[in-house]
Amino acid sequence: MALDFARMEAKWQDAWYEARINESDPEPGRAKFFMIFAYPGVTGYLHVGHMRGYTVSDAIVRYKLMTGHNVLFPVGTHATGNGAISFARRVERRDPATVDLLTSNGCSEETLSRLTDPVEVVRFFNDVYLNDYWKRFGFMSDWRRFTSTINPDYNRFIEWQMTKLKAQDLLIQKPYFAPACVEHGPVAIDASETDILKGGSAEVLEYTLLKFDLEDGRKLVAATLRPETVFGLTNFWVNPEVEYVDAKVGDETWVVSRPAAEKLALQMDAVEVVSSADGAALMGRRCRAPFTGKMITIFPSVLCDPEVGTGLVMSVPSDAPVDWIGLVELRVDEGAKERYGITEEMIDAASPVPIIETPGYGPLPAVEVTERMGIKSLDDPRLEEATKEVYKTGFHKGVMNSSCGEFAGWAVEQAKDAVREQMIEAGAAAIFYDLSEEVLCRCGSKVFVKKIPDQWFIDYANPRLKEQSKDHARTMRILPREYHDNIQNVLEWYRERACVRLGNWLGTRFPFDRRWIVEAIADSTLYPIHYVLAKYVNDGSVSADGMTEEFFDCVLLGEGDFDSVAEMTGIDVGTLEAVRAEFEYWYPLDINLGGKEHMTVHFPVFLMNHVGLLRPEHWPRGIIVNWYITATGGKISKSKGGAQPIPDAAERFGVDAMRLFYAHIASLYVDVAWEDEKVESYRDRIERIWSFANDLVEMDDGPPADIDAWLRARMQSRLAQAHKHMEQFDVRSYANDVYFEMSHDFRWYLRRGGASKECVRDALRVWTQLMAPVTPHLAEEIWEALGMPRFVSDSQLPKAEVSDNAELEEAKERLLAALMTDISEILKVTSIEPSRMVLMTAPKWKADMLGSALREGESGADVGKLIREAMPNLSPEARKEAPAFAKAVASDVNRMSHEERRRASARIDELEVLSAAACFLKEQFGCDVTVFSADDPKRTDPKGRAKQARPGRPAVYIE
RNA sequence: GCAGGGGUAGCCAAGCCCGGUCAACGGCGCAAGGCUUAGGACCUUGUCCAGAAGUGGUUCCGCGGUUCGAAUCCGCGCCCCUGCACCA
Repeated sequence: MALDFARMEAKWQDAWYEARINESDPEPGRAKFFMIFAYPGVTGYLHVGHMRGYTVSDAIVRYKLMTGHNVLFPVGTHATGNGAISFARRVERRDPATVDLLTSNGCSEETLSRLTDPVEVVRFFNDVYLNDYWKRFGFMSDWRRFTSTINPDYNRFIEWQMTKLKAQDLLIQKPYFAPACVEHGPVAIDASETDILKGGSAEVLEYTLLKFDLEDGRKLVAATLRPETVFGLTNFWVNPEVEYVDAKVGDETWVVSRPAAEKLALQMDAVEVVSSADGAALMGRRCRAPFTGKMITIFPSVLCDPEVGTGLVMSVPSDAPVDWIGLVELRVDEGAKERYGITEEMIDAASPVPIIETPGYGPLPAVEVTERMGIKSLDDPRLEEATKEVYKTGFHKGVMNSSCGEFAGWAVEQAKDAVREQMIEAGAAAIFYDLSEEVLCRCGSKVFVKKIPDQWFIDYANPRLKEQSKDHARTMRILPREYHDNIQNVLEWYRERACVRLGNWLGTRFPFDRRWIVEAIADSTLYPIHYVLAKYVNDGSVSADGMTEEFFDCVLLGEGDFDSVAEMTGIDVGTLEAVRAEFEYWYPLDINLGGKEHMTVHFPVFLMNHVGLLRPEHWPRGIIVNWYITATGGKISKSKGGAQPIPDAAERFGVDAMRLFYAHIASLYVDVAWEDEKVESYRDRIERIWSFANDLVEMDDGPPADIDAWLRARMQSRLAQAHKHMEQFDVRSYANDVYFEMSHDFRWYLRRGGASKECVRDALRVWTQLMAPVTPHLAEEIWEALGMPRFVSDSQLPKAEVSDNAELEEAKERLLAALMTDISEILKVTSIEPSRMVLMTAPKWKADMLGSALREGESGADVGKLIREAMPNLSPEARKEAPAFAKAVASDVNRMSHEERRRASARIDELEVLSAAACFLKEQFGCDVTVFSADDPKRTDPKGRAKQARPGRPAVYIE
């Protein structure tokens, strides 16, 4: 009977949502479980990788639902930012890839024409996520609570959040340096290049500008990343072929390249270009270095790029390979020397000065490295590599030497900041930000780093907030464990974070200055709350207009009285009471699950905003981080393609197969490559279970047997394990037991002659229930075949009842299985075709001795004592064996772990068990099987195997 | 730069926090047997090496250490990877 997955999925989803088992309202007194996954940003279609975390969330939620919890599992979308805007722009200009993407996903021309509006884009994808992804996967989500961050009610919520942050003194203003287009304001620089045409991998570099005094009072301004190397300055580099400018900066005149002057003007007040300055005219002149006051000479270098830094470079040949090779080349460049009046003496005076002791190098690492690599020319591409090598070791491991004044003996890393601070304080230096490579805005113009003088920040550096958050995080359920520990460091490292931005973005206007839009991370920190509110907004009982500060203060903080708030907001008292009660019921959030990209961004601010604004009893209780599903060649990427559309995959593999894949393929905390064959093999597994379950349902009833008790016992211990795994959110182990181990249990039962229909049905019912969290559609189908009413999805999983008797039943089958393994081993090694098999169970005195050794417990068994105890009652033959056996038992027992002791303690009558199983063994091995006790005089034992018998390990004789 | 993760048998991947149940879960692949007209599917068994008796040997990146005992703990080394820095 083949499974029609699509039909089965639709059938059950319709039925669940029709019966509204996915909806949840407060039930005072009943335990609740509130879980969300981090809502996705609206930037286009999602791919199969995204469904991993969502599916695991749903499995957890479904399990909670089946263990008595009132479950809240709402979903929404994060539309803040420019994702939808840039998508709409691509549609507008008929970008072929975008149009193709849409039409191949079944989007009509009419819809396409609507999607030039960003708000329509959000609306469109909200539907796609909801219907094609989450409902298509059968999630137990309360759809009435759907929300999106550009809804007016959500805007009110964020305004309130910002208001409260300000009231808590957690909003501060200070200057900020951000990449920006002159035309379009701030842009985001990221690898997916949503804002930009070019330069996604650029970084903002923090240069130190050092001012070198010329005799005429002007200042040559060099940009460096290594200000601490001022001690090793020997000369200055200026490009004679470049036009420089004199620029007035405050009351100083700086010489920099023209592009640098333009960039400086974006970052400093009152920068004014007054005249052009000729680079060539500076050659051979002298300038005074900042800090050390050393006089150095200006040399020509065509390597000074006017677009990089200030276009002027200071020279530290001891530690900068480029500077060293520059000097080497200059020395032999007669033309240049003559043209610019550079003398040998000048070059001699620029000899490298050792300043940093670098482990593994002599005093002049740059000289050493270039010589070792055989670099002789500035054209040598390996110069970059050489520079990296010297900088890396020098910066991280180097120590300033004795020529560095008060900094002698300092680690370079520390000296850098200290030297810079001192120079800035002395007016000899300034900070300058620049991009590491060219970045172009979508409009085509260049992006620069621009000073934003009045940027707003959320003050995550606030010590009280930080400490409270760290303390609370320690008490939270955070998985994986590594992140539970690491989040302490992340919180510690958190600083102020820009929380609003200028420019054309979707989002909430900043209540204290409407020009700004609340930034995308800052508006998604408290949002689990909004799912509670959204139910009332979506059903019309609360309108966005009514969501004033008083409203939120009232329902979320318990402030104000209902009557006056009702009057102010126009929301009736009953509704206000209900909203507050509902918030109090569901909050705090139990689990927030999200991808690993959230570890250093969303999760910390999610936590800190809760701690900063809400009462402690509402702080979140748990975080689960999921790693990614990757494409075989690397990351699945929307921009780079290769992403399999979710509905297509669902059609091809079946939703349950995908759900099982996500749940079982690996722990949540590793990346896993998506492979079609893997998913197919899970689909096969589902089909196999389906057909097996059908066989079980339809099997003929047979007589009761001993093995029935085993199957019942087995189900109970499986159930116990399953609960244990799920309580720890270990979905992978849970799935492993349910989908792989448990089918073996049923097979073993049948193989051992089990035939009780009632017993099988009881067990199958439990098995089906255990499948429901991960593969709910399959489970419902089996549930129905079992003739069970309603849904397995809202049935209650029984608690496990593991009795001592159940332990014994399991121990019996364990004995048999172990014995069969031993027999197989013997057969394999000896290649005997068995015709007769004699099994001899350990004599009673051995079992007694093991028992008494086990009773000694953790303290350890004593060989002498075991022997003394046993001797009086032993037969003469046994007396001969006893000492050796006692020794073996003592050493075995003393090495056993808890679990082993527990198992070994199960006292079963082996003779009886094996006698009852003789028939079965005969069938299995196709030979005659007889069973004796090892001390039975009637036994057949030509090879004298009997004395090998140990409890749990009967002696075997085969011929 | 800041903060982290990892290297396990042919492949994927558990185990590592809490050392002994570990030749190391499970899956895939492969092999043998069963079932079947045949093939597929399915079931059972096996899959580091040796072995005519249930055993022994050698393994969990490398080296060293702690321990009666280490895949698991500690140190050093080699190699690989991730997240973040107003994309979300």
